Amino acid sequence: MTLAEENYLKAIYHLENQSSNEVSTNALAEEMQTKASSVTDMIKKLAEKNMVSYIPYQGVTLSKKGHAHAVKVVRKHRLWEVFLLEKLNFSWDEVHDVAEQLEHIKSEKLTDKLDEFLDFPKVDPHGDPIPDKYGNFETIDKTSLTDAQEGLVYVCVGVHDSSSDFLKYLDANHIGLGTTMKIIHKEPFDNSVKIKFDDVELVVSENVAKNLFLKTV
Amino acid sequence: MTLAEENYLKAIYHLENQSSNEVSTNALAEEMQTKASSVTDMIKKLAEKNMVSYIPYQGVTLSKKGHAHAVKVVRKHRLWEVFLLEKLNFSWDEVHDVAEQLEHIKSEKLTDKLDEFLDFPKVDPHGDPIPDKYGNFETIDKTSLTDAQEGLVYVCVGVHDSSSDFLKYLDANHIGLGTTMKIIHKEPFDNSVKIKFDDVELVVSENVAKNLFLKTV
DNA sequence: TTAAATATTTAGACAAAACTAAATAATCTT
DNA sequence: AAGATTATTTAGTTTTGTCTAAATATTTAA
Ligand SMILES: [Mn+2]
Ligand SMILES: [Mn+2]
Ligand SMILES: [Mn+2]
Ligand SMILES: [Mn+2]
Repeated sequence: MTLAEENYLKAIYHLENQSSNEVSTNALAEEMQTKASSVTDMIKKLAEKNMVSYIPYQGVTLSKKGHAHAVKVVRKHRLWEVFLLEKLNFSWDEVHDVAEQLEHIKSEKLTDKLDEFLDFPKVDPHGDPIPDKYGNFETIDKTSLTDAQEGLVYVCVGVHDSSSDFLKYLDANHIGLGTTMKIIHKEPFDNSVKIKFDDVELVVSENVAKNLFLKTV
Repeated sequence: MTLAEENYLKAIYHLENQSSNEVSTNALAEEMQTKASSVTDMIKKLAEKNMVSYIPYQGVTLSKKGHAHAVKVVRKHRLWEVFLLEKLNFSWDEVHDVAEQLEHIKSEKLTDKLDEFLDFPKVDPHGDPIPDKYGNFETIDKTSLTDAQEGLVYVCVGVHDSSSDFLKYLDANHIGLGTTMKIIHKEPFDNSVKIKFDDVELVVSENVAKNLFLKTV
């Protein structure tokens, strides 16, 4: 599997998780920041290698083999993110880009030793689950802040968008994994949400609310 | 700089260190395990980018820029080797191949944080010096075992060949960095050398002797 | 249920990095 | 100094992954 192929597998994996339908050529082009024609080319190649099943005009789905490979890449990505944060003192908004490179290093021994060195972490710095060496992981149950209920108390367990911009916004507002917050008010007009934590109130936009994952406490 | 370009720079760097003349196309082809014509193509590209200076039929030399870049790649390679050995418990014959991949990860912050995490090591697992973030390193003065003098006592400070086969041979014979040995006899017939360490005598071939670096103690 | 809009695929090109085979330059031999 | 040998470069392909433009299929809407 080349770097390009692995990136496609990972993108298909993420899109399948988001909607459970077949992944369309255009959705994949959008995710990969490339052109639809390039996607068609690559899909054919992946189908040739039995990593995906593909019917022209009907989108693509990962095969068992492709799924397993995608999970391995995701595992590496998230382990490296933990390494960068815990061992090298990167902040959670800096880890993703470097992990994008490190996830393609080919050495099962390296991956498994790294896992052990990090004490077999279960989640990455953004709250996403880390598959073990067999590809198994616990699904973390979480609700988006947009779906949270007024008056209840939640703890932040993850983020949907792990872009540097969003994470820096959260840092600036002192929100992070583990932050406990009460839902004060959900404004129907613009879907903004007023939350309270550490004795301060904060109104966040719908866009922010959509990207924050919570768990009832 | 692409991965391929970086590998060429590194190869030129190593060859320059070995002979101080310009690097010939064939020597580079041999080092890179590729064809001379491919080398010519790449050399032109590197010259275009001002990483080397190149006169057709006269070989190639690194420019200041090319040299600096090569040193950065070497720094990363050796830091990762230390990481794999010290933190992930790889053995010294396993680190090189993985470091060949890791050396191309692009993040100055990663490199410098890794350096700090490892406590600014001065040498890698094979006794080679590790450049600091400014590209400076101490040259370790060392003699090959073939040039050692009968009757004197030396300590092993490095290996020339860091192939897995050679390192495993050394492991099997309990020779490693820091091993102190006395030169018992140099056999002129086949240039083999009898050494003594840990109260045992061992005869090593010329091929082995050439690849062991020593320092007088 | 046709027409328009949208999505997808095909065709043809290109850049990177490799290769083989052929041409040419440099060096060694006598 | 000419001829032979060796080293290097050039020319022409190949593979991978991308692109634009054109063709075709699908979906939406009148
Ligand atoms: Mn990430
Ligand atoms: Mn993450
Ligand atoms: Mn090495
Ligand atoms: Mn080394």
